[in-house]
Amino acid sequence: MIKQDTRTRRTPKKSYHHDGLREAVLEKTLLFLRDHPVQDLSMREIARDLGVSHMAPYRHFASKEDILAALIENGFRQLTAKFQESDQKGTLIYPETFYAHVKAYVQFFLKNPDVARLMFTSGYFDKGDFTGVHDAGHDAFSCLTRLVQRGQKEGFIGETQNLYMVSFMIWSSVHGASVLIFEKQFQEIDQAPDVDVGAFTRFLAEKLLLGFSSAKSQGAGQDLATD
Amino acid sequence: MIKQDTRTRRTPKKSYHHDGLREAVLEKTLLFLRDHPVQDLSMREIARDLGVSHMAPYRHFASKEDILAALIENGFRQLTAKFQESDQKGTLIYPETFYAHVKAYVQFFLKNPDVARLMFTSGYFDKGDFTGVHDAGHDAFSCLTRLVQRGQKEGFIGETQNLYMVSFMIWSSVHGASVLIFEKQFQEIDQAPDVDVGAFTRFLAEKLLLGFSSAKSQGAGQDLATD
DNA sequence: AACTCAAAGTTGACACTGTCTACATCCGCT
DNA sequence: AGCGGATGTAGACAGTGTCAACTTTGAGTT
Repeated sequence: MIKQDTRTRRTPKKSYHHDGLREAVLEKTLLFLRDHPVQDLSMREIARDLGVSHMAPYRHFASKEDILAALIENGFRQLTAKFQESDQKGTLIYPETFYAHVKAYVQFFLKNPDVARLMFTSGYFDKGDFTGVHDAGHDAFSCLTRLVQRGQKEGFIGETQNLYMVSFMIWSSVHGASVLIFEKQFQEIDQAPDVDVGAFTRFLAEKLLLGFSSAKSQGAGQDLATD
Repeated sequence: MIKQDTRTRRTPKKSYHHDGLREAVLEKTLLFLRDHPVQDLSMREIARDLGVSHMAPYRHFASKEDILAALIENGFRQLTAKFQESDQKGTLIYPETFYAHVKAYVQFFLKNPDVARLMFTSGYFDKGDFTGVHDAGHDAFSCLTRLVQRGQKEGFIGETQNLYMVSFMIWSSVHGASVLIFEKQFQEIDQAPDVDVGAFTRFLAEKLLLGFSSAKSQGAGQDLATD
């Protein structure tokens, strides 16, 4: 964490160069998103807050969207790191490593709600530009499929079940829970007895694994979602 | 597009009053959102398309956000209706009624991706204004808890499990899946053999029910998400 | 049939936005 | 020393959401 604040120097010379503007912009943007919706984000306001002309940020980002894309890519990389972290805790085996992954995901959302909202809310990035975002997301998902494969080998997940379906369902469930929790929709039930985020997360992970432990139903039923 | 024909003067009162502007605005907005991200939405452009002055829509909506709120509320009401529909198909019993609900949810997302994205993506509506949106969302969730209660009575869901945790986990999973599917993240695995949206939806519903069928683990473990 | 008056639509203004273009300044390199 | 690319600035432009004051409309009441 290199925390070199150039603006609190002994001589606060209004220097032409900001020297670290790129990170400063990202930081300020994130700060702004803490208590404002993304659609209220203003490049000019960020620049103003940083004591810099309204066009200065454009030396580091092609557009406003590009800034958000950078934040999102960072987010996915952090998430991947968190996954790998819970893998390398060393002695963790199934089912604990599974729980650890789920916990990591939910915690990431709770600790970085603003980035998380961006990551899965965007809709900006369908166009195929922003390949960095796409790749980072793909990497994170790969952690999950590896986790499932390990679970299959260790006998906690039925081997006959489609690897991608299982992975995707886990991703879906944990993701959905995270989204609803940090979108404040969890409050609806939060006041019920014996219910809180921690307990629910554990409940979620256990039930998921339980559902996969038996390979009785194969999920090859008739089309359920087609018209 | 200009209909100045005197013979059609009866109904198409192309004059000062639009007479139905509110619905027209909602419709055009929805149409726009079909192929544009919400942040590109322009009130003035909508008004222009409708051949009306740029302030005319403001006679029917307090603000731009208000229009989106109206669409979202509509969405939740439609979703609730779809739930009730799959309940009143008559002879449906567990587990079919459960599958029907899951199917209804996913289908709703697939058929109304733009509204759905708005519904769960907004972040606008935390402030407590837009109570209409909040209430409509609550109603939809209630359908789910009733479904779970029925499942408990019919022996498909362990009765010792917390009603709200089960409901919330179902909501989370199905919601997460829907989000990821229509955010195009499903394509990642869509090309795997024997995997498509329909098959996956069924798989999801079956595994969920399977996880809940046994009440062995109670989900009262130690806090998994707190620091 | 004339009058009223709120609802519905219009026009013009204002402050603000993102981004284009041309220009100014800085700093590391030869 | 001075060149050149990287970085920051200033001004302009089209476009936005929304406020305020105006005009038109048409259904009811007299």
